Amino acid sequence: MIEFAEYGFKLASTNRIVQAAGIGKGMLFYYFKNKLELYNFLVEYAFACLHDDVAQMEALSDSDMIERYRKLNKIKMTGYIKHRSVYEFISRMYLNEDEAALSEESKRCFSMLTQKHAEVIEKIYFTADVSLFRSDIPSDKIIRYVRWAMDGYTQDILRRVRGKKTSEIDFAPYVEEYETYLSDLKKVFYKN
Amino acid sequence: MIEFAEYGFKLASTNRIVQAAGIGKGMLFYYFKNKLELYNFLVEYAFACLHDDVAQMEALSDSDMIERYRKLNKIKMTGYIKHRSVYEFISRMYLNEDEAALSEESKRCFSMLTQKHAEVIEKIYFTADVSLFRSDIPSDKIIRYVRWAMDGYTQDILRRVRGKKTSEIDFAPYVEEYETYLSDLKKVFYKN
DNA sequence: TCACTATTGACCGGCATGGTCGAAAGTAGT
DNA sequence: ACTACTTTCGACCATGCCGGTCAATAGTGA
Repeated sequence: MIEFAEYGFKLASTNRIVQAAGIGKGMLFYYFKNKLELYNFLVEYAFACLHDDVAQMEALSDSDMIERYRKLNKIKMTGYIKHRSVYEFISRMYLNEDEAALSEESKRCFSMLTQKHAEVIEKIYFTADVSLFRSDIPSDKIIRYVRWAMDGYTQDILRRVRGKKTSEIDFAPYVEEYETYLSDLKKVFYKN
Repeated sequence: MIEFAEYGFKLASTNRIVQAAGIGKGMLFYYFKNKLELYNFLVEYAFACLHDDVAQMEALSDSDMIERYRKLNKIKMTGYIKHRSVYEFISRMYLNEDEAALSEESKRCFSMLTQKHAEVIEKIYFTADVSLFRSDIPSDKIIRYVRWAMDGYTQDILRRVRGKKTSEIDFAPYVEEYETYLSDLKKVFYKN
């Protein structure tokens, strides 16, 4: 997944894969008919990995948008840390959708995830309790400001932990910091 | 530059380059000794292209941070539209710094731009008139919120115009929309 | 000992690569 | 028209990596 995430299907090298995996070339083609079959296997495996995370996201039900966003981002971040390569592998799929001939099953997984993600995001907007928002700014813009702040913070964090090993990352301070941002956002965008 | 921006130095193909340029292969190696020399030429050319933009950025002097940010982003965006491939070419350099043996001159250009960009950003923070900010939120956090909003908006715009030809983009509505975001930010993060 | 599985890495044909070069076309002065 | 020179082309080359094969061997358990 690391190789495919970095190079995409076409430019990924099976030689590098077996080298990084520390196995002989033969093994790869003993267990997988060819490069594409390996890729399809990984796609399905990757989506299976995310199953639990997605289920958690779907279960979110707070009407307070910021509260819901906070939980969503928490799931995303811990998920990213837990299966970093899986996340990056799938992100890559969204960039070059058609560079590999995906199996039907893979396509199914892919479109299902896309749809679910859209649903989660949509639910956040549509079920947001806009009566909590200050009334002198359109609610859709407030939603956007919050999203930008959340995304920006997430990006900042990921930038800071890039290169570090998952095990040596201490998340406590980030979570704490995160809370202060959320309370700020409530302060400026909610009533009172 | 388009080819190098997309593939990086090593994976860029001189065959694709001459094909896209509509010239014979011989011409490329008639005017450039080899691939690397072409690359170094492009690096220096690219930085020369940005010279004016950078000068404009350095000239910004508003003490009102949002005002300054607005102008900075305006320069960035129009610059991106004017020399899209140049921007993407240079962005790529920051990703894979060492994949090509840059000439001394190229290295000099590269580090100078990096430094200047850092200076511009730093100046925004250090010379910001924090007395304009509301006092119940630390000023460094306000700066961050504004930055996230600005970056988020810029990203949204770029996502919307991706794929479009430069000539067929109408910027007026974006600029107008931009202004409303800025006034919102002032409303929520400035005093009163 | 045997039947079977797991594993290896040298090796294959094929393809794209960066780079070459002889030929031809273009240009300008006489 | 002839000449000297520059510009342009694309077929061609050696090389290296590609995905994939396979004969050989090591491991395993009855």
